[in-house]
Amino acid sequence: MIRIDTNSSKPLEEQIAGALRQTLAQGEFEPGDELPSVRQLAGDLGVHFNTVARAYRRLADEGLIIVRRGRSAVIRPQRRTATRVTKSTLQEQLSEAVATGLLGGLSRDDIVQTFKEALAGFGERKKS
Amino acid sequence: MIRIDTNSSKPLEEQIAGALRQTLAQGEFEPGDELPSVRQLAGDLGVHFNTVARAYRRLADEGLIIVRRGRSAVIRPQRRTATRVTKSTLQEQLSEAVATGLLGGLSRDDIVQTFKEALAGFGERKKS
Amino acid sequence: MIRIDTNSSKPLEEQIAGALRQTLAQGEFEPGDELPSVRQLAGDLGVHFNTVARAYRRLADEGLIIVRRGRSAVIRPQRRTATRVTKSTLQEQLSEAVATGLLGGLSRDDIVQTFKEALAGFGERKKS
Amino acid sequence: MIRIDTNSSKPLEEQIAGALRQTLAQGEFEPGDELPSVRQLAGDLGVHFNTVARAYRRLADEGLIIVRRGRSAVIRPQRRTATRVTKSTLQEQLSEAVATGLLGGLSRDDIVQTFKEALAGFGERKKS
DNA sequence: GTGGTCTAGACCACG
DNA sequence: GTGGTCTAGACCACA
Repeated sequence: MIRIDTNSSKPLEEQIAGALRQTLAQGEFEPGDELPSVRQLAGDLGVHFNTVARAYRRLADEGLIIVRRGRSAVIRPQRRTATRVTKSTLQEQLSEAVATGLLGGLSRDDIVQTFKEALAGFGERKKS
Repeated sequence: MIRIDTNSSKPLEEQIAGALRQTLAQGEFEPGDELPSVRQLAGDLGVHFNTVARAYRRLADEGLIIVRRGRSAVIRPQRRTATRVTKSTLQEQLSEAVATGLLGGLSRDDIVQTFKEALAGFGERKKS
Repeated sequence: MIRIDTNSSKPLEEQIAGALRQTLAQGEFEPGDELPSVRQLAGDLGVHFNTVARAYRRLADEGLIIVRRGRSAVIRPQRRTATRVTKSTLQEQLSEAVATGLLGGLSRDDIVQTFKEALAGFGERKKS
Repeated sequence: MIRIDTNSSKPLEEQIAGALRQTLAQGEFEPGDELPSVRQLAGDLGVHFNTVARAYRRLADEGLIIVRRGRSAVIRPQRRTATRVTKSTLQEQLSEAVATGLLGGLSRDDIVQTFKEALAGFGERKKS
């Protein structure tokens, strides 16, 4: 389902949360669907269950999923409208990305191009 | 020569290495040129010299410069900068950012708009 | 008789125990009266009987009711409800809430207003 | 400085974060002041440093403090204005508090009285 | 010295 | 079975 890179300097917890976030954004899950259990996913990825649990908790704090003791984590039904927070988070992430590109020697056009590809990766898919 | 932001959550070491990498990529130095000494640069930036030393070390590990005890660091002969890594990092960061925006309820246009702002935030620097 | 909210993050067990505690505090039962059986109440609420059983167990631990195998749970003779604990818990929760508001930049009036709304949200139930 | 109760069912991490939040709300620290180090506070409280670290991280996520590797955690300078999130958090906390009180058998007047006391606990103190 | 991350595993709460 | 919390300690990154 998702892949992680234990050699990356990026914390596993963030990698997992990020990957799940992307999966959710692509609409692969319907609201109400259950995510794999913490221990299940941890086993699949070969990491400690605590690491996955923290990733889940983070997504729950962001309002993307609902986790409750004794039950599987489920995708949250409604879409939030707290766009103010989202917007500032977005700004920060995009700025960081642009900085990465420029510092790495990419041209502005390269970056724009990559951005377009990324956006296209999340096709306007309808709720089939 | 370069600027750093002590309020950023990005490690100083990385900021310095990144800025130097960019400077090198812009061809401001010829192979064989000497970089400022660790203590010199540390003094200019107002940071601990260990931090600068580690940034130099990192660049040396990447094969961009050569550092030897008792000598100034010098630019290495040539070497295509590792843009491949940069590119994939960029892709990943942008994908995550787009996912953040979509999950937060922003429209694609909102995201494009925010991206443009982010890009504009890095001014159209000329290769002087 | 009592209502529970399966969407709340508050454990079902606690919701049930709390509701029963409140019912008892309102004097709806005389000492010696029988409570509904665990399975009966579980069926009415649509939850697992283990959950109800644990709520009863908790009340029994608090000395409010008496449960014995093969008999219905009965109300215990008397006992001032432990309002002292409730009061200090309340104080703590309200202090935390006020701190949240102030740190978030809200005015004291905003907080008072929000408090009033919260209180109003629990309707003016009469002790029928 | 702060007290915790290891017998409480409330997670230590939350107790610590909550206590610090209150301390901050009371203006005992000036922006820029340093908090005790993670290991220092952990030692004082008799808990594992990870527990304190998580509490600090939480406060940092909320924008109340700034934590950076290699440096002490410091109080964040500016006051955020993201009142939308704050407001909804406040609502939830106050509702929960009111529920606690009512379920515990307190009268509405008792609750209002306790709220007033809590609010008064955060005197309108000026930046002396 | 600071904080950050991860593993490991105990123990608990919930259904 | 689920997730939650805590301890313990290794190891890393940064200043």
